[in-house]
Amino acid sequence: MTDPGSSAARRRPAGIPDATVARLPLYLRSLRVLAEQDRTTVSSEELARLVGGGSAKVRKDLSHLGSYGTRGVGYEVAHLVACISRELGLARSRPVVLVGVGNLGHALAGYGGFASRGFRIAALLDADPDRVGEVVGGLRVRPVADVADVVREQGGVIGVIATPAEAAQQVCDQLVSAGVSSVLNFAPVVLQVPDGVDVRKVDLAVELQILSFHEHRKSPVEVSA
Amino acid sequence: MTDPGSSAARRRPAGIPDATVARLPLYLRSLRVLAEQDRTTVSSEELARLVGGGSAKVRKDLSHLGSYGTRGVGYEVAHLVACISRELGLARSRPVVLVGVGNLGHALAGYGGFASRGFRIAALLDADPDRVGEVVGGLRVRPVADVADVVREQGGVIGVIATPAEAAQQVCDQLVSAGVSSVLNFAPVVLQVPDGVDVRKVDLAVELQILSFHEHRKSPVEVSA
DNA sequence: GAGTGTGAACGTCTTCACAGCA
DNA sequence: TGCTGTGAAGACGTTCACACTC
Repeated sequence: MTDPGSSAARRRPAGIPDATVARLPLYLRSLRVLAEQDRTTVSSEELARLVGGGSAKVRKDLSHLGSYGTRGVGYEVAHLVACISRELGLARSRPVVLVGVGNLGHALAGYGGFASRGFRIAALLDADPDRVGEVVGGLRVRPVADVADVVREQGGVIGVIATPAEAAQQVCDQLVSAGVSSVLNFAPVVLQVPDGVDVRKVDLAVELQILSFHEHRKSPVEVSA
Repeated sequence: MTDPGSSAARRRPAGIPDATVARLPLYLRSLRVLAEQDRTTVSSEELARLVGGGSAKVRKDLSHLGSYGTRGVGYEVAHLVACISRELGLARSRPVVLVGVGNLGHALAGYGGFASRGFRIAALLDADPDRVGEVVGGLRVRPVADVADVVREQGGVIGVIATPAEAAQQVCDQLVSAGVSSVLNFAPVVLQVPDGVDVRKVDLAVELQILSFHEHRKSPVEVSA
């Protein structure tokens, strides 16, 4: 993704594989649950069961963070939580701008899971002038152009696009030129972005279609005559 | 995922790789757009640009469906649409039961993208008796137990779980014992299911955390003193 | 000439197996 | 003895390069 040889950090071993990065949030989630239950240590075996996977995978994943386990015992829960949070850049809660307060946007704005998992909605934006001024979840909806202010005031902003497909690319362009370099896209289009900008996409219909494929395999339906 | 040696189909070459299956919906989306523009053929090159990827990957993916391209010309749009739709089990629109009509559930129930992409909400369910009877998006909310009826009446139902984390596993168990074998889970927990049941998960906070990791890498924030 | 279909090379991720430490 | 950390092997996915067809 990014070239591993970039300086930037010292203690950081170099590059954590993408596949591992994608699992760190899952570990974090399970570790938080364990911490609430006052558990102080976990074995790779148990963590594997909690997130669904093999214990070797867990150990290899965690080894990328440095050697934090104790042989014969396991990993210290509290330490791992801190360590993964830091690696994910969640030591301080991270600002998110949400664009598009339609159906899905409302749901996202009201989703409690963000705050508790390291994020803070810094602004609600919409491209439709009619929606600007509306109050959703305690925040006043602002025009998309305001993203520049938010980026200036707070650093490292993540943009979330929950607009209709038609508006998504234009909104994305505005976010990018305001300095946003990480985007989560819910609109069913492939966004075009310059190098250095990360885009992740979530498409509900695509997920269903993948499931449909497997379901179809199980019972190929009557081919009929 | 499933063993490739299972009989079931004849014309089907055997097993389509998971990575390819995950991209078929993207091709389908772009092809539909092309079809609306009355385009009759596409090259792998162009399709690759539309979905973001290499042309060789596109060709290899499509080759798993059989050899439907014409050398020197490209692929016939209409044919590919039909072919991919069939492969995804979307020849007829597929029934979906949505469990949990909270914040997110409402948004999903009102999401127009389902109908237009091969799915039909067959029932709205909720574990909370207070919510049962409520009308959302023209559908009356029913108790979770009703899933058994839906499965009996319609085949190949996909379950969507949009409940709070605490309720998700229990709801999932109910779906599975009613005969649902494909589940899309929005709750932030790892669901435990028997063999033969497919689960896909979408966790908004996890996606943000992955982005946060990369954002963090770009500007590791002041480590301060 | 233009563009597909595909073996072969390459890189990435996963799994295994075991050495090494508490 | 129990569990981590890690080389080595294996599975999977992507990219390359080119033969082949229209």
